[in-house]
Amino acid sequence: MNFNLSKYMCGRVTLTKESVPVNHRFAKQVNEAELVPNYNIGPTQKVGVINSEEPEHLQFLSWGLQITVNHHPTLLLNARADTLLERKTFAPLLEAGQTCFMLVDSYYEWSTTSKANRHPYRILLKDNDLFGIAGLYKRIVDEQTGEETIQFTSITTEPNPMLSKIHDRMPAILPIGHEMDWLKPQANPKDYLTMLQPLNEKLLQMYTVSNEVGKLTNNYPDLIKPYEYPAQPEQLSMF
DNA sequence: CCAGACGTTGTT
DNA sequence: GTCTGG
DNA sequence: CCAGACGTTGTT
DNA sequence: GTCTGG
Repeated sequence: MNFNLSKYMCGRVTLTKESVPVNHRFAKQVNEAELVPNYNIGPTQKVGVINSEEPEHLQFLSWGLQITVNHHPTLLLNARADTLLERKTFAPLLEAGQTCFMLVDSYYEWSTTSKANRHPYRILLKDNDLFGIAGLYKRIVDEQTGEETIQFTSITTEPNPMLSKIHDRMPAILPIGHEMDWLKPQANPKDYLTMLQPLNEKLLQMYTVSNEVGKLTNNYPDLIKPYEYPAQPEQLSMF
């Protein structure tokens, strides 16, 4: 079996808020973290994460868990929810309660259902609120310096009907309002998996955005604006 | 995830 | 086409 | 015991 | 680090 390691879903997110109301469930974490609105966060970049060790703090961690595959260092951005307990890399983390979630207010997805109309979409809650994407984290100690860092990967699951129109996976968005349950120790590792269901599409909205978002160095408010693409005729495979 | 590169040796 | 870097 | 692996998505 | 295969 050949694996292509360079392709992932759920590889871009945003955290555009500077603050939230004081009675918001994430008020403590967000309002103490001195947020800088970010419209284009990608792999290896710092993303706001809350983990089971310090659920009261929003930390900014580099996105990706590094492992070695075929002698090559490989960055894992995503872990599949359905095989978490079968994977040597992920099962020990789940069993040890090394759970976390990315705190974001949208993610980008490039539609793959049509070659002619391959555009980036922005997906967010209908009420534009913050949400959590489930993940697993790992402490890494540098042998030389003794320096300790935290790496993490986000979790993907089956798409709901709305998102299945553009992609065959979606991020494991934690149940709205119950995000902290993901950080609590579970009696059985399997109990974690029940929290990794596709989020109901009724809570979500999506729209196409400019392909300027593809370039990771672009980062400005216009990236999250709706952008209409002229309809392209599908390529016919015959004639 | 997309964008962008895609090569080696020796010398500074 | 396929890998690397961000 | 040691050696070697350890992973996901998209496209066809 | 930890598991699997030999």
